[in-house]
Amino acid sequence: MEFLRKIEEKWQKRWEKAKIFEADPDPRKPKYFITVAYPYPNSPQHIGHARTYTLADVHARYMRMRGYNVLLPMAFHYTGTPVLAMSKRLAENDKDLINDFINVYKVPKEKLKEFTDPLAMAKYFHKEIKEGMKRIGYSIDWRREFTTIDPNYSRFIEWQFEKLRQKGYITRGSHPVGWCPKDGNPVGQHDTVGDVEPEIGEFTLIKFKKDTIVFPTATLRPETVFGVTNLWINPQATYVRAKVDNEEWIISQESVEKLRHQNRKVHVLETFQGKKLVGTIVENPATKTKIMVLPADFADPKNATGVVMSVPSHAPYDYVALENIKKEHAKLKEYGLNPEKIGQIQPISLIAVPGYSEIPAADAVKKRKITEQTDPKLEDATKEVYRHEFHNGKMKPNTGKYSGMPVAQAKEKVKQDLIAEGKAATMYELVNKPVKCRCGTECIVKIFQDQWFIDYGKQEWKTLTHKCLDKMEILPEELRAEFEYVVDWLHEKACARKSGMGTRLPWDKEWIIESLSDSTIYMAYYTIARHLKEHKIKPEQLTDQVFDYIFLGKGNINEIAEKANLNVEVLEKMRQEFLYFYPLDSRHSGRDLIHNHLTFMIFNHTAIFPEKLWPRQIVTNGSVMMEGVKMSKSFGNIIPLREGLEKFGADPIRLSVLSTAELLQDAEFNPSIAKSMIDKLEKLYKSAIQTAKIKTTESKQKLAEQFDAIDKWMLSRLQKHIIDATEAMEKMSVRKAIHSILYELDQDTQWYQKRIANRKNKENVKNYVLRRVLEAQVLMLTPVAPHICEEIWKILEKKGFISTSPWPKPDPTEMDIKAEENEEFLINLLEDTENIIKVTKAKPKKIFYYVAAPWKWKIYLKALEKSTQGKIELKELIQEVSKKERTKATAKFALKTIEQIKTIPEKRKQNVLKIGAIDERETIENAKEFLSRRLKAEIIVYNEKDKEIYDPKRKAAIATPLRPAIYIE
RNA sequence: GCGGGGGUGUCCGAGUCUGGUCAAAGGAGACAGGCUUAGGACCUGUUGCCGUAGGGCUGCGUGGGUUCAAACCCCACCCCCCGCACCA
Repeated sequence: MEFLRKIEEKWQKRWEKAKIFEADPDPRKPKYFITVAYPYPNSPQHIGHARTYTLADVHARYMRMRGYNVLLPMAFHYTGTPVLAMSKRLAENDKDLINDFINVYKVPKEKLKEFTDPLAMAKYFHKEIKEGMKRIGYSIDWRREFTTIDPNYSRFIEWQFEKLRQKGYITRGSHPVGWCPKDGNPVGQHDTVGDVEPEIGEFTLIKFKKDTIVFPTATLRPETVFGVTNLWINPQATYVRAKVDNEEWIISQESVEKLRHQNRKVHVLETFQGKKLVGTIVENPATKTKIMVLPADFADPKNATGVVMSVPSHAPYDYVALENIKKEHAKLKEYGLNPEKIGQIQPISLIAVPGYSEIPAADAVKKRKITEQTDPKLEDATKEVYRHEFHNGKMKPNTGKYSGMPVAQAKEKVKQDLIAEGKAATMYELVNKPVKCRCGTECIVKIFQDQWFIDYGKQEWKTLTHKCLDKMEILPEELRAEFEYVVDWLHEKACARKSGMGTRLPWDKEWIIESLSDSTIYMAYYTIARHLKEHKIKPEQLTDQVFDYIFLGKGNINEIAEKANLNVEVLEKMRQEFLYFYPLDSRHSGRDLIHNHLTFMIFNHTAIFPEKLWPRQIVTNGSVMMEGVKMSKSFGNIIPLREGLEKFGADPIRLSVLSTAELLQDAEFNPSIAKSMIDKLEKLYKSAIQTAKIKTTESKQKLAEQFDAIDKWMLSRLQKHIIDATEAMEKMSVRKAIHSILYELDQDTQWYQKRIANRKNKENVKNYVLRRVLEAQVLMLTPVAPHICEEIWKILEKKGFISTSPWPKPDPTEMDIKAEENEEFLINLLEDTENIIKVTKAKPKKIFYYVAAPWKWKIYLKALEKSTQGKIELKELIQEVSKKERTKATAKFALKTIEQIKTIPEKRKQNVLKIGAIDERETIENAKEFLSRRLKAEIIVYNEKDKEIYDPKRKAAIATPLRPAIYIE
């Protein structure tokens, strides 16, 4: 481990000194521009993050070896509120967070004090993350680094938003959000206790009336208004009579504040206990029927208005509550109600749903044996009834004009109609409540006024985005459908908030552009970032016209430069550098960003840039798991990257996060995987030292003359692995590539070593072959494990950095089907022999092989040839054999051959046909030493037609091509 | 619900696009043997069932179908995981 770390540090220093990852425009070379979503510096990076970044780096390194001028830059995303929130929690002495910072993130205690300043925290983690990226060996051009709160970057974002506004993609409106009434802030998942996402549902408030007094019943199923038998209120809870806008409403006390946050004017006139309402008669606005207000414990004053309509036929809660109350005569009397009259209330069925009775709620309740309205199983029953009714239910004749309509449709229609007629209103409520803000306050829903949006719902914009997507390469391709879906589904996205770090909206400075909106086209900024720094360009020099020129080629360069007080050459240089590196060739990120960032990126590029500068490829990958659980801050199972690097080293971590899973899947990381990678690399290193020791001076040609079949086989296999690995890398199937390069190639090499273990006099050939294999292997491993590969490269006395050496190309002249078929033949023969030995439990002294007679080969090859063309005629096959030779066995063999040939895959057939009959006897003779060593017996080979043949059990006759007969004694 | 991914041997996990060499790569675990003072280190072998000759049977979520041939193609169903936003 120690030695791995030394190697890593050594090469990182040398790369830096040689500046090999600094990419400047070079017209002689094709460019390749890769970016990866910049990190958010509110915590150190962990091994989970390392997967995405390592993949991007591997991609960059691979393309560099393929001869491209690769640019891989990096920046830091300071925008947003999480840093603020964390900083605040630290200031409030949040114990959990302090513990995380000290014990998990390893932040020195004295540093912690500074973190009450959010910017100091961001800077600290920025540095931390950057160090980690260097230590893991990413081939980043650091000259282009920036943060999203740099004034110059802000100017760029302002320019972008002006462009969006000019195109009409910015809109304004109202929008419900999760809200903490104490902090006065919107709350997202990371602001809540337990990191729960506040889910907002829209309730319909149906206005039941007593004279002019409104009982706004909150429901998610407005279509059931036709089956209401009574209303429910909670008798213990406090209700109010209040003026709401222009009406008088009866609502729970808790709902008053909520309605105010939803832009209603609420003036409380009277406060009382719920039981006072019991017995009130109200009118159903849809059916005009008169019904009574009844008490129910399950009616939650904290949910919406606290007034509920009762539909016992289709709502299990209502059904059970009604059944309960019917039996409680004493209680009813207490309220002054007539038990007999209440007992007569019957559920009104209004939805027909297959598989259920008139009263589906009763079915679901009885199935679960529920008797009390407080039974938690009611939740499940409600879901069941809802699911079936929503998808399969039809409205019954008693629903008037909705009769016959599917429930899914009627639900929306009834709601719209009631609202239009003034008989209903809406109210937002958290459907997964209670949701608590980190400050401890229960969250509510607020309608945010005059919110700014980017309108991703615009049809013509979607069309452009689809056009771009169609031309892009999506890796893995399986996720294209998901992108298509997201493009269609996106609509207005709130793009600014009132707190946090970032850029202010240029036309409305109260608002700060939020982080998913200021990170959509910044890849373009990388192309000019180094010039901005180098020439110390100030934000005021970066006028909209300057950006128009650089990115869009608009305007007169001299005028613009003069106006902005910029050097014309510098301006032109930026324009040229942008044009050189753009469009973006590949964008990397975790697949969780498909639903926002990645799709936003496509949208915004199509809005701002001309078609030829649209992004070309997106690569996404899954997460990293630790013992089957996603590695994530919220699960508390992270290994900070820098800690991991100390423990396992850079190359083993790079290898670990990329070798266990393909893009789409989640990768598993644990210390034992990392450990096995360390072992693997150490082995490679040791064998490299062995191989490097002996040098061959003979020419390749001279050596080739001495090749045995097995040498040719090894080199042929090498070509195959080069082809496989290259193909895999092209699709960023790094796992597959690693397997081919490291494991499968090693297996073949081991087999080769075994085969020639006792070969004499050809050490030079062996060394040559092994060296060839090693060189190719190390080259192909370089993108993934660059440090150890540089070291081995040096041991092999190669010139220059391996990081900038060319990726190996397969040599078609070394692909040797014959050698591979020969070897395949031997392996099968060995397997067959071993199988016989196993079954017979014999300890053989002698093993006899009888290879098939030439006439069998003739028939066999003819059959193969015919089978690739269509039907095989028995007659034709027999004619292959001269009349003299024909016997009963001829026909029998031909017949069997026809059957057997069917099961050979097409590709194999082609190969065998290409090389014709192989000399099986010679092949076995050549491998005799190996076979006998392996089988611990003497090997004797005959041709079945040999005159002098030892064949006591008459086995020879069953020999077929590629399958000699075997006799063991 | 909508959209996406997936269900393979004791376990993990390839193979599915391009049907046949698939009882199914590679690991892990287990067992046996070797090396060794010892080993959690390394090496060799075995690891669905049956079989004293290279074979047979069962088998890749479930049920059908196509085909000479299905883990792989088609249809239906069941189950698991992820996303559904204003938040990085």
